[in-house]
Amino acid sequence: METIENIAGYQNYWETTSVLWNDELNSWAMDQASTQCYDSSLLDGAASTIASKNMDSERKRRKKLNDKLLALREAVPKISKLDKASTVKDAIEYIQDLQEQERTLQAEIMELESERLKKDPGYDFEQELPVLLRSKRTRSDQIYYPMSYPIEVHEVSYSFCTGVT
Amino acid sequence: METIENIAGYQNYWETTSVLWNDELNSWAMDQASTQCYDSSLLDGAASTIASKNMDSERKRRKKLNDKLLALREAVPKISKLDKASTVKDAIEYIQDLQEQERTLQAEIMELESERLKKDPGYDFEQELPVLLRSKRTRSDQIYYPMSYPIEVHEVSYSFCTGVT
DNA sequence: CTGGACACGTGAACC
DNA sequence: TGGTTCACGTGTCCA
Repeated sequence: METIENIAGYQNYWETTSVLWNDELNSWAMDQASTQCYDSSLLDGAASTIASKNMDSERKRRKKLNDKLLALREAVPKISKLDKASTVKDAIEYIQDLQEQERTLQAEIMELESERLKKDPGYDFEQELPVLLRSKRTRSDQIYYPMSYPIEVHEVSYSFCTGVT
Repeated sequence: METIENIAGYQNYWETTSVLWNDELNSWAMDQASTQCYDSSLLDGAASTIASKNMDSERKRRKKLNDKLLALREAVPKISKLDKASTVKDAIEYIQDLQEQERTLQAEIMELESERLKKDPGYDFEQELPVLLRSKRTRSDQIYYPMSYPIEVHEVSYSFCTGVT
């Protein structure tokens, strides 16, 4: 009523068909809302450019977060509700579940390995073991950063991210 | 200019001191923004109630998603940036990393166990094994729901939400 | 019809 | 300084 009539006509909800609009066919907001109502018309050109810039940036940011949230949802099995907050909540529970299970599996591996070494002490295990036991020390979830200094970790994280992916 | 001057004066950014305002001391928005500018004053009482109701619900929803996102950030050990989208992105990478590591560990466990059984076939492994091998079949990430029926899970999620907060 | 969830534009703050 | 991120209020839609 007081602002411009931004009836974008967003057809369904947050996600139409739930996995199908990841990065393609995002033409609904760009066609309906921007080029018809805004985009340097019916506004004086001095402040319209910065407003349009801010608007476009905000639109991009919103879409990026929604895409990430959607990708998170498809990375997590067993989603309780198709909500944003529920998606994050289920992801948290799933992460904690995976962490606990990993601790369990590692304890079990250590148990099995120690038992095997105890039973057969002179065995040549370096030949047969598939290198997985040494590589699990360098995993990212075993480091547990102290989480108190948000500085100077950018370089480490960046090198790790590019090293893994 | 066209809306009411909602200068809430939010002191820093999305999160002040990053873990300290989980559910306590959220009095900044409730004191500054709501009770001074809105809350059934300087508006005609007919539409102000529904607007205030919608506003309050939206505020609650926003805070809930932010809390979940913050909890997700503290569940993920390595955060690249203190962004919302980056938080979700790092969570996705961490989840995929954990899933891959879990497959690796399970393969290794199967390898060790089959080797142990092959080497000592008549061993009483039911006594010594610490029950972990049977319980890993019933984990939640091994079930892989078909992800097609979003019904009849409302009660479960709701009772969990009220139990947590 | 009411409550909940969402996208939107906008001003402000940070870097 | 400009770009980026954020919270906010509002209108709309749907169960």
